[in-house]
Amino acid sequence: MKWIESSMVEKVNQQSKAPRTYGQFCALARSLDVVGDRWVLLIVRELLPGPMRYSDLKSSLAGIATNLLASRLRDMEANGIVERRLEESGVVYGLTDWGAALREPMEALGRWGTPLLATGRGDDSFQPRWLTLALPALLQGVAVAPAVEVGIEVDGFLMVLRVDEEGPQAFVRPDQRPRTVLAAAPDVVVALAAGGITVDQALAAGTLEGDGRALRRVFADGR
Amino acid sequence: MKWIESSMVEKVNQQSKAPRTYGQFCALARSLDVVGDRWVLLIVRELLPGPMRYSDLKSSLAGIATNLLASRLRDMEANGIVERRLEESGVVYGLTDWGAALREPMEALGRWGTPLLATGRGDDSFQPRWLTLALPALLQGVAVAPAVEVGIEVDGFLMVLRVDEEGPQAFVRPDQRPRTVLAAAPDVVVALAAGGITVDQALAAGTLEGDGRALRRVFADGR
DNA sequence: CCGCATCCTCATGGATACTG
DNA sequence: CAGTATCCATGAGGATGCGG
Repeated sequence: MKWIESSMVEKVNQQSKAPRTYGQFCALARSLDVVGDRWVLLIVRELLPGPMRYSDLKSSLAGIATNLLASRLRDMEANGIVERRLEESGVVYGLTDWGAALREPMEALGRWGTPLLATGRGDDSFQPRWLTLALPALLQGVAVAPAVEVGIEVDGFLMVLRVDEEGPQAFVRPDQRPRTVLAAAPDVVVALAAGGITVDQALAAGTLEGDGRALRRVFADGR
Repeated sequence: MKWIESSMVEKVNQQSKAPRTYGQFCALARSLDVVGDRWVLLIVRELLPGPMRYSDLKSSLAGIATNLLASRLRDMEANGIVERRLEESGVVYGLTDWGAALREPMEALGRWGTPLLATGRGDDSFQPRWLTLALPALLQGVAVAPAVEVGIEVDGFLMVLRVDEEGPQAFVRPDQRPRTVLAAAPDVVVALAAGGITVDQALAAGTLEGDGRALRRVFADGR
């Protein structure tokens, strides 16, 4: 019988290399086996507003090594939380339904960690699209009728925050520019949503286009 | 939510060694800077039912290296999520209020990962006290009046599941043994709470002491 | 025993260079 | 653009030691 080649052995060993697992019969532990690795939840956060390409992921996630991003995307695909799709524009990565369902625990964890933002931005990196996760998370439980739509513009990036009787939602690429748009710095928007400052203080610190009544309905009346 | 809690912010900032941080102005990323390291959330899970000693933590968390546990507890104390207390019985580690507030994101993540339990226990480790996190998480939204208390006994460990109009809660060390106690294997209890099996199927698979009506009010009527 | 600290090994993460 | 390949630094896991 012929001895197998060393290259095959390496491959086999790579494949059979058991991934590091907690080995616990616990939903939390098994979740962490899937999403507990470094960068994984941040990749999910990037993809929540919609599919992205590899290079866009890499530039949004300042500091991630390219091999690590590739490795994570492979693992996440194998675990069923992202899908690699080949579209006309090229390769895009999008969340599966199960992956998108991570929004709830991620919102909860973001709410928990909001006090950590009190130290300010410093020279941390920031992407406006992250606010599409943060704003609905911070406004959980807020409901208004009839529905209100306000634009939030940060660093020239426009998103729409909509609150109806169901609760808050945030979108990118709105069909049309809302009548009321608040343009402000990231920390101002976050402090407003977290209830740390009032609408009037936010208006003084930022710029507003349209009237502030819609803002008050979302950030003041609703709570 | 409270916006600025300067004491906790100072604690977080006074970490001695420069920790590996994502460097992002995002509540989720900053949360992961604090609780994203391996074992951290599992240590929190252990401490949620109540303070524990070092050696009990170590034996509950099969596979954690002793130096790692010590290091994590130091970091978690510096980050303001655990407190090291010296009691008559010795050194105990307990959660701060902020640390205990991790229950919500952890419940959400556990709910997300519950499908991962479908493969069964295998030879994974298991601690009955983990169910005090899982059961209320899986029964979220369930409310009954008047209140029901049922005992859940797994591996000889008895806990009490109480559901009232506020929602579900689970305790250890009950004042008195509930009139109805379900003794069953971990997977049976989980499947019951997750809605994968009915009360009658669970009763067939496990043993019941008392009548099943209380169980049905929690696991059937409530949903 | 309990509560760690030290030492060692190897897997994982991070930075950079390179390629189809 | 979408990744590999490579090398080095760091972190995790396991055994052992050690003072209280």
